[in-house]
Amino acid sequence: MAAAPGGSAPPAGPSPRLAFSTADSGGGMSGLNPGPAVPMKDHDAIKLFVGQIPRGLDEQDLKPLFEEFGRIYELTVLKDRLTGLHKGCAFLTYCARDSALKAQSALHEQKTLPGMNRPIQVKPAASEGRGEDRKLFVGMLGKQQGEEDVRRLFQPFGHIEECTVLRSPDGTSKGCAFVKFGSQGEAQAAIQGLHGSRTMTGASSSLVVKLADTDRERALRRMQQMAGQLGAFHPAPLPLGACGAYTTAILQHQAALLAAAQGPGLGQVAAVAAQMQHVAAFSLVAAPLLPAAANTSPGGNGPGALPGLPAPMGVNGFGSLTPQSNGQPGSDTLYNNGVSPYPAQSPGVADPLQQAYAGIHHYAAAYPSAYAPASTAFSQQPSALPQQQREGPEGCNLFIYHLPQEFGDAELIQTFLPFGAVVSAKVFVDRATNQSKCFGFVSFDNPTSAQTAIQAMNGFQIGMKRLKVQLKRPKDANRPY
DNA sequence: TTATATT
Repeated sequence: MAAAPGGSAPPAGPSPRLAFSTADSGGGMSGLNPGPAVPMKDHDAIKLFVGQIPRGLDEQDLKPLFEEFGRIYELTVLKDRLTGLHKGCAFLTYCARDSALKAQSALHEQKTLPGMNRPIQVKPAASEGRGEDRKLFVGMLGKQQGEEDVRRLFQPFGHIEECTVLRSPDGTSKGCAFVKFGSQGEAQAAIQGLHGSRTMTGASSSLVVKLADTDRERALRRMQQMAGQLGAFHPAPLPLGACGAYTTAILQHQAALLAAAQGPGLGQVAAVAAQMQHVAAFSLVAAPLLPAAANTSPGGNGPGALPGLPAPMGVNGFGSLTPQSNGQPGSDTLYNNGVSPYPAQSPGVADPLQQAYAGIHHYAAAYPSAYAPASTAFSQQPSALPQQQREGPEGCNLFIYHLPQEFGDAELIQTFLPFGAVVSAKVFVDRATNQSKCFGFVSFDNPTSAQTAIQAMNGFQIGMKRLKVQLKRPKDANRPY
């Protein structure tokens, strides 16, 4: 419940910055008792990330819980930029650093808010930069500048925890230093404010302010992360190809199903579409070997049917998932089958991959019903459906297990698109490793599509595994003990 | 093996 409108003012003292509070920057008390309109925060305050918040709770609801630990400087529930949908988490900054520490130790994983099945998270936000992301390397200092000079320079940007000028054994400055701030934000501010901003006396070029990590360390770490994400010890092309193959197999399977379920005409159309899909997927790996792959499309579109490539979707360029991509009339942000007719222009496209794209689009434009077998041709389209990743109505949400490791959201969407309008599709990813957990959720806008998808895809074999596709377990039925 | 999200 939000606070009753027009009723009680917040407790005495300045209002914290709540995202929902009405704009009242002046304090609004006509000069009497002019406490600070905006509370002050410690220079080394910690921004906290708060997770596992029930989506029904806004800032006003949350405030009492957190005020126990000190005055709140700012509290913001995260919302989807487009839809305003509550994302189930928030940022919280106390005026005092100590309040944050107390709140973290008292609340983090210590209690579960109503309706949640995991305990609340209260911990420094990712932006607070654990470790070295708040430590700066400073170069191009003057040789005569000591720690005090450097501190004076950086002090305006925040709380300096460490400041060390690098020196030769004889004590002379090497013209560089390390400066560690209390937070990553402060460090970033210093970079913004100081890097290149001036040339110190005796230095040969302008001041250098950057994160202390060397580029090499940074690159190394990034590569390790990427290797982890790919779940492989070999370079990228192989997983990409494998992923395309999976999608292709599934689409062919779907084509067969459609062929069986529908009249011969449409079935054939779907089968051909899957065939072309295969071409497109394969082209990503072996494009140069495939001359004029797309010329099987009806109407024989010559080169030039396609403007520049649409942004490739997933691994195989099937459809356009970009909301309102070309300002097409009637385009919407629901994931439908996404086959929009691209206007012809820009002649001279000869690349096989592009032709494959062109073929699919062209073909799909000619036979839209073949690509929208289950839903979009029939269900009315809400005019401005926001792109959200949330549950659909009861009976519309699927749990999918045994996904291939390579499957991402895009592949999941594509796999389930033929069965209806996909409201959301999410592959679960391990936070630490960014690896897929091989399960995910797909939500349709109607139960029939969901049932169709279960019928078609449950038990579908991929490699050694079979997909499990079933309705998502209702929220209340999953309490362990 | 059933929604863990980072302005």
